[in-house]
Amino acid sequence: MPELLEVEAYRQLLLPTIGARILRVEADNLVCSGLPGRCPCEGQQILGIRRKGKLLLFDLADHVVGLHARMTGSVLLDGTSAFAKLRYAPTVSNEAFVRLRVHLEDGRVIALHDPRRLARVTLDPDEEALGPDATTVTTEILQRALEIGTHSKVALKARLLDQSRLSGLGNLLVDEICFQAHLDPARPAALLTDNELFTLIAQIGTTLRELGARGGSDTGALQDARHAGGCCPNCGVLLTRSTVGGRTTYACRNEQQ
DNA sequence: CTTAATGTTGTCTG
DNA sequence: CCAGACAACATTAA
Repeated sequence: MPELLEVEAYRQLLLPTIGARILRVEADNLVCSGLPGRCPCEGQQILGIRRKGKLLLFDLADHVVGLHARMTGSVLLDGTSAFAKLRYAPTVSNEAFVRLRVHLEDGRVIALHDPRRLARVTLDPDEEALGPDATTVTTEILQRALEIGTHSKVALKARLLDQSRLSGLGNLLVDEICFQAHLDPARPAALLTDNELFTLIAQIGTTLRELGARGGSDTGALQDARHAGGCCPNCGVLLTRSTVGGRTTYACRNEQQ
């Protein structure tokens, strides 16, 4: 589920735990196989909680612990979901799907709920492998991410989803951004004009702000039409459904060029 | 019953 | 070397 907006909600939920000391960690051995045999977290104080793209980062004295929720992970603090404020609410949070429990000395518990066990916890993740966070996008960053001015034929959507170029945007956010910017997600990214680049960069900011305020990545204008037979919320024509950058893509052939 | 799902990674192929 | 296609991960909802 989580894209940048959801992961930021996890971070906000957990910010009050900064300063607390970790007492004990119960870890699923698949989700947490990125931690070495003996967890180096117990006894450590949480010094900071950061986010880069979709990666949540916990600063400890000697290590950084990375938590990536992938498709189905969600974070809870004392049983409260960060989604309390978001529209998306995972199906009844089930005890059996809690893959990680971090017990703090003060009695609070940070938990990771992940039915599909796709989430991953890693020790000292390579933060440099991720491109700049999408909330910090600038013209220069976007020009580089899209390889403007080269002969690359890679689709705009594929570039925007490429976490090593720009991090944090997922399938729903990218479709919404392209829709609002009137850009065809399948177009070669390198061929965008200066004006289109300007529109795109403004739209990334607008979409992140609006959907963030509204309650998450699934609150875009396109969301309710993201199914076979769905129609454009603006002009009413049948949306096209295709695969771009390996992901299911909905777009309006009328309004997006 | 079948299909697709807000993500990443590895493998294979052209 | 690059891009695209596909599977795998494990479960649910339509």
